[in-house]
Amino acid sequence: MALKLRRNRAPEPPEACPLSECMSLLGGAWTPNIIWYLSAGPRRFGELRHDIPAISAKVLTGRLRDLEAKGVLWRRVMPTSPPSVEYGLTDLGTEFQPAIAAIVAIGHKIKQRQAAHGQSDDMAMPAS
Amino acid sequence: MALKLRRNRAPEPPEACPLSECMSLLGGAWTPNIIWYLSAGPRRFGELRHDIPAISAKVLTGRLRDLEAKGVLWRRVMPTSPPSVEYGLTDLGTEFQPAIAAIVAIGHKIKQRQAAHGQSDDMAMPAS
DNA sequence: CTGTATCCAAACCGATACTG
DNA sequence: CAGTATCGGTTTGGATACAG
Repeated sequence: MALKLRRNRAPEPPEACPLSECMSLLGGAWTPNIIWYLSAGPRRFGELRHDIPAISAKVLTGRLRDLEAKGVLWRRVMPTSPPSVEYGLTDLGTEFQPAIAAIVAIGHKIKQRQAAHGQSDDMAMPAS
Repeated sequence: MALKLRRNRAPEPPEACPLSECMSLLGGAWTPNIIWYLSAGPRRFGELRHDIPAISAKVLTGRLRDLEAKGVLWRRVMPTSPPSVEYGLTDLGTEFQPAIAAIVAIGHKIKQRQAAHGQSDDMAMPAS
C-alpha cells in the first residue's frame, strides 16, 4: 500500500466508521482474550477461568453472556452429575480470529522491540 | 448519536495473554478509529473531529495524548496565525494497520449479514 | 482553531459470599 | 462445577463552558 506521509485531504474516505460495529462487539477488555482462548476449540467455564487467572467469575460470566447474546459464541449445558457448561465460537465468532491474530502479532512485535531496545524506545526509530 | 459504542480498556494486562500488550495500546473505543483515519496520512485536530462526529473534543484530545505518549503517533504544532496541529502515525502506529484492516473487514461482514438477514436472525447456532 | 476544566452518567472490573 | 448477588472502586465518555 502506497502510504503518503505528506498532507492528505482524504479524497476518498475509506469508510464511515466500520470499526464501530466490530468494536461494539469487542466491548470489554477481556473479550478479545476470551475469543482468543476459544479459538482453539470449545472450553468449559472453569477452563476459561484457568486460562485467564486475572478475570473474576462475575466479569467472565458477564462477557460470556454478552457475547452469547450477540451471537459470537454459543453455550451448551451438559446435564452431567456435576453440571458442566461448554462455550464455543459461532460462525460469527470465528470471523474475529484474523483480527485477533493480527493483534497478537503486533503485540509480539512490540514485545520484541521493547526487549531489543530496552526501554528507551517508544518512538518509531528504526533500528540503525 | 444512534450508534452506541462500548469502551474497551485493559486495567492490568496479564502476562499470559498476548493480546494484552496490544490492547493496552488500543485502549479506548475510539482509538482504532483514530488510527484508521490517520492511516491515509497526517490530519489536523478539526479534521479528525469531522471524521468522527460522535467523538467529543475531550475524548479525542485524551486519546491523542495517550497515543502520543505511547509512541503510536506524533504531534506537530504549526505556528500559523490560527494555530493548527497535525497528527500522524509513527512507525509503530503503522504496525496497527493490518489489525485495523482486519477489524474493518469484520465490520463489513457483520453489516452485510445484518442487511441480508434483516434483524430477525443473525445468530449462528451450532448444529446441536 | 486547539485545547482544557468541570460536572455527570454509564460501563467495566474485583472481591466476597452465597445458591443449584 | 457453574453461576448469581451485592458492594464499591476505577476508567471512560459526553456536554458544556471556557481559555490560549
